[in-house]
Amino acid sequence: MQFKIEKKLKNSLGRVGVLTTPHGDILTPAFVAVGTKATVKSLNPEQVKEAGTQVVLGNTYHLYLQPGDEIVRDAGGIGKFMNWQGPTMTDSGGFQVFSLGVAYGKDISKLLKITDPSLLIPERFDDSDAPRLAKIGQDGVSFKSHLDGSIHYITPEKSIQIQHNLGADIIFAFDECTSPTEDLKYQEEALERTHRWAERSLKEHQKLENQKQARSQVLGSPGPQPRPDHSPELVSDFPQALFGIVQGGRDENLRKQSAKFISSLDFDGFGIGGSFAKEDMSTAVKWVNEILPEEKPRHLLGIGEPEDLFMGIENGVDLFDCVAPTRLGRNGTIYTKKGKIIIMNTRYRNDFLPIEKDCECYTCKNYTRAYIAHLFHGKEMLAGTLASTHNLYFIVNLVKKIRQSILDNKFFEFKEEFLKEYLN
RNA sequence: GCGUCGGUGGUAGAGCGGUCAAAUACAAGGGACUGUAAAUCCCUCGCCUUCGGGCUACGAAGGUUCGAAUCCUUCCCGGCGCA
Repeated sequence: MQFKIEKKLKNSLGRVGVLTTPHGDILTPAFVAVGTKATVKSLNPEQVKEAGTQVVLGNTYHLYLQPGDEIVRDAGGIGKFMNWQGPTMTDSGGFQVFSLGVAYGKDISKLLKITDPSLLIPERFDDSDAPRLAKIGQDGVSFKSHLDGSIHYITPEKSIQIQHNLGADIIFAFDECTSPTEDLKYQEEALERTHRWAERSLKEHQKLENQKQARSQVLGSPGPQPRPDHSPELVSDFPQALFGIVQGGRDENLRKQSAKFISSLDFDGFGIGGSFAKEDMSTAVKWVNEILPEEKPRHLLGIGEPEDLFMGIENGVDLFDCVAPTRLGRNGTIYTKKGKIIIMNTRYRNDFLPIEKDCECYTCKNYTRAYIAHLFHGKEMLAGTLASTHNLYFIVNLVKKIRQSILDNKFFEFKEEFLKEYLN
């Protein structure tokens, strides 16, 4: 993997670049489509590509449970398995430490709506007996499968091994995504853990990369090779890049400490993870990116509302991923330049205009709001597909436009113009 | 015509003397969703309200009762059976 910065945004951390992977280039900043279980929900790869997507992100925990990382390996890696020909990434399962852990069964999301920390404290009350599917252990996390209840212990080494089997171009260190409701003391402990896990992830990755190299010297050039032991199947032997993950919650010291520590390790790039109140996000990203080495790519994990994309890019983020376009799409919320709309609302039932008249996505070129509203009311499968198609196109292309605006020296004008209309 | 069963909120359908403005589901209206436990979840859903409550309601009209969607009488409407 190679990263080249083409242009920098004046008086800020922002930049435009090209990230070269074994499966193609990613023009950054870029929005990564989330395809947790080796599928971008409700879309086929052609639709994902037509939306302008350059790279897809799968999930270690989910693919390990189903269908199993060895199946994906034998299929030739996640890209081949799901018929996505471009670059791929996998998340490490660190997010599931959060979503299946403290957040399980609760109304806690990755982002917090309130800024007042005193309001957070009740959440920390004795919840040790609260049901959760992820529990942090000595040197890893035990997960109780949400599919069949079976117990699985994931260590940093295990996560990396799984990700090597999944074979994405870019993989992530195993981390602990903490809850935004955790107090400082807990954030410190968790950060210490994430740092130890980062070292172990890196070590395991280097070991496996070395083995891979040795293997490809025997077999010839890198790429899918026949497996001597599973004869007709293929193994992905492309070199993989490992990104370390910066955590630290909303605390400045912890964030900076984490950025320093993680950047001291030999990662190929970085993820910025964890939780913040929305208002704190830009400062947290800035603290971190001022410290991370400029020449390596940075991925802001799980972030993706339009206003966040501008913020992230301005503060030096190169990659974003977010479930929002597809989840909102499936649930009937659709992005427009004037803000999000809920397509099931009464007023769209007889609205025979496209979602956006000047949108070039497949949905807008071919269908009306009334039709999409009808599909949602009728619980038709196509509803989620058409809405996700538009949403993914909207977000992916917003990032593309932001990239272009930097190249054209018009970033700040574009940002102001867009957000003024979008946020009303 | 006789017999019989039934008529409950937008719909289906519980309730069968008080705790019933009436279960539940659907429909309807609104909302949420940021490294996917999610084609999911939450709220509202007779009328009025100073959110304490007030008013009108279970085909219609009478009646019994402290009290009726629930019991009785008649009428209207529908299903089924027999003529």
